[in-house]
Amino acid sequence: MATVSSVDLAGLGGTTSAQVRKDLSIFGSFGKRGLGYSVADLTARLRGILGLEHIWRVCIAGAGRIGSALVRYPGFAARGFHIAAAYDADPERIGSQWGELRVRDIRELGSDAARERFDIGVIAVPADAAQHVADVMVASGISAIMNFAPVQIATPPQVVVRTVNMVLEFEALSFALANREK
Amino acid sequence: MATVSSVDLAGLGGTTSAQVRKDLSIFGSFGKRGLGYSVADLTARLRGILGLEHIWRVCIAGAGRIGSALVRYPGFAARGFHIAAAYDADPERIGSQWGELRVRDIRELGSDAARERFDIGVIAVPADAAQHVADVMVASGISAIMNFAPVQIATPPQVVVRTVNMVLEFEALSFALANREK
DNA sequence: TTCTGTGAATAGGTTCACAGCT
DNA sequence: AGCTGTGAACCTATTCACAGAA
Repeated sequence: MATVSSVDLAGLGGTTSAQVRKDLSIFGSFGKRGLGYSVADLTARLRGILGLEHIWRVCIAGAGRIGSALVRYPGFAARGFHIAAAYDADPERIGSQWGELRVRDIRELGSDAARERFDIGVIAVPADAAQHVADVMVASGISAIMNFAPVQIATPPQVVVRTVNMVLEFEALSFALANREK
Repeated sequence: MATVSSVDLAGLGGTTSAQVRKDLSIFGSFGKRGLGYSVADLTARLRGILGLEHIWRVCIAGAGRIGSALVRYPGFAARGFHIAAAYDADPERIGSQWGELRVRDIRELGSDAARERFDIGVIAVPADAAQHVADVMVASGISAIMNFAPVQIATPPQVVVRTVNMVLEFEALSFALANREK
């Protein structure tokens, strides 16, 4: 039976073995002392904890580069994230084919969401439109938002928002470069 | 004179006023009591601290969707990140024009880096090639790496690495959705 | 009076280290 | 012997709260 120890996992994840054990112990005792964790068992349990046996319906607002990258990234669909719809405000883009998806008018997002029950909304629109899109998503019942716009988004507390800001990531590198000792 | 208070900044950044003041106080006393922070002064000082008055030379390994998104994102160049070169291993892509950039053969990255003094290397190649690309970057003197490949990268301690893993971000949303109380 | 800057108190997270199961 | 699970120790980050400058 294939097993991994917390030391192995720490190496893969770039952390420490104590950290791995503590983190896993929050959810239960998955390992065997003297042996480690069964890969198959641990994988299954983590999928359960992370909610990955469920297929989540994702809608993307903004049919630009970011949305495009997500749609074409294979690991994405493989992990249970199904991109159900894409929207844009630009008439040039609306109606264009995106793989199997047809880009829809962003004004349809609200009514579609109520009907198609999207679980996750992706905001990939310019910063000045981000809050409005978020409001529409929240109003139509979406309770998890992935935000790629470089602004802070206000939502009711029951809505989960994660913001990814590429420029901020690079600025962190810039900071490290500027402040490293030579 | 335009000023902002720590309360204003906390609202913009999604944090608390005490947090803002503590963070800023690490680098000095930029504000005026009873008034707040001068926007112009604070901006200038933060640019200095973050190293943003310097223009950083960025090279991208992997001329796919991610690199493309970075090249075309306007806020990127505006913040002092100049994309100096892009590389790929695919003969189909090598030589193709990417705005003003011509995609180069990734085997030239090592020798180019020594000559063109790249500050930041972006890894946007498949997971199985990421470590090799990182090794080449490190060997040629690049000391800051932005990693978009879904793997942990090993580097010497003086090299700064930031990893952005889109799938992981979505899995965090999945976790939140799966574990929210109904 | 407003709002910063900062010690003190508190909370949160990580590491240590070891008992105990396999 | 090997490796987990976990209390205790430790360390770091956030929040509180207030003196003092504008």
